[in-house]
Amino acid sequence: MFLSTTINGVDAKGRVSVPADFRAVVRGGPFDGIICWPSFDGPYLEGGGQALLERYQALIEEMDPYDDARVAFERAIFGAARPLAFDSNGRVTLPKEFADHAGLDTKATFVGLGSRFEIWSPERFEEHKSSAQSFARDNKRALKLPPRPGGV
Amino acid sequence: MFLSTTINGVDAKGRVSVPADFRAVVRGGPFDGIICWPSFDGPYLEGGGQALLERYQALIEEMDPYDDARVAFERAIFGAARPLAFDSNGRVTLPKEFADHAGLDTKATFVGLGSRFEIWSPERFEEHKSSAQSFARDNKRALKLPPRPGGV
DNA sequence: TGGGATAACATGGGATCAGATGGGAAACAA
DNA sequence: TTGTTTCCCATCTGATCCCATGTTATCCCA
Repeated sequence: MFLSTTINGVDAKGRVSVPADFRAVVRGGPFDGIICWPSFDGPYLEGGGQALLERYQALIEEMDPYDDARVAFERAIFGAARPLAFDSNGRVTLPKEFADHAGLDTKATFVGLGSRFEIWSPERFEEHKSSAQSFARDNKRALKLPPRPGGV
Repeated sequence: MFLSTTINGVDAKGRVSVPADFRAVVRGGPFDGIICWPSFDGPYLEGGGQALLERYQALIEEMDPYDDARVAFERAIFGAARPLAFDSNGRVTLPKEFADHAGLDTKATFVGLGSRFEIWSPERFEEHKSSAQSFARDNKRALKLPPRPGGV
């Protein structure tokens, strides 16, 4: 599971270290790296392992072949996604379009979201974080844990 | 089940012993440690075993992928959560942001809550405890036993 | 029931290792 | 050739591991 938030540096070559915990999640998969695309929902990147893309593919294939939404999702996700391979130190090189879309300059914030993650510019993420927290606080009742006898 | 309240010391490296009873709860699980995150609801940490996070993940994955509430919860919980592994003596190292959020300096109060637990600064917990007790007294009728098939 | 022995737990410090980062050389494309 | 990309090595910092020690709770036996 992708967890926690990490800020890593982006060097002059556009390289950024993927947090070691994130690398551990995709380790052993078919592709030694991550798959990223610019979010169509905001100025950040989305990413995950190859398994994530395969799950999205399964979701999309349940839609009608010429459903407008299907075509839009296909273009926005599969059309925009690129595999980013790890170098021997666990870094990836961000394509310039990706860095531009997310406003990544010298620092990048990796945000783990369970089955996937996001990459933000640290400044932009700070702005969004507080609103996400207050939204979560106001809506916490929507997240009900079913009681399990015995706990844990 | 996480039970009872324990105060343990936090050393100069930010390490704190997890109460032995709490360690026994997560022993045998997939990850030898606990998973904690700063509560979005107050100046304390929430935590549990990996099983707890997986229950949250299952809940969240029932929501649509780009539902605003889903993304807010993902960022507030998974984005903030970190796995804290036990060292050979059953201690974990608190990340600095965590200690800051909860105001943990030299002592930490572990509060067992059944399926999860909280970590407080002892002073803040004392203040909170009295108000929590009066809140519980005022709302005691909200604690309902679910009907159990077959009676008892 | 009291006291001593023993084991479990909590704590402190030092050494070692992994991760993040910067720079340069080699391979490749224009 | 020139610029770009990929690969590899060096370094630094911080986290993790390991050993030593004190303290408390538990157990056993007198």
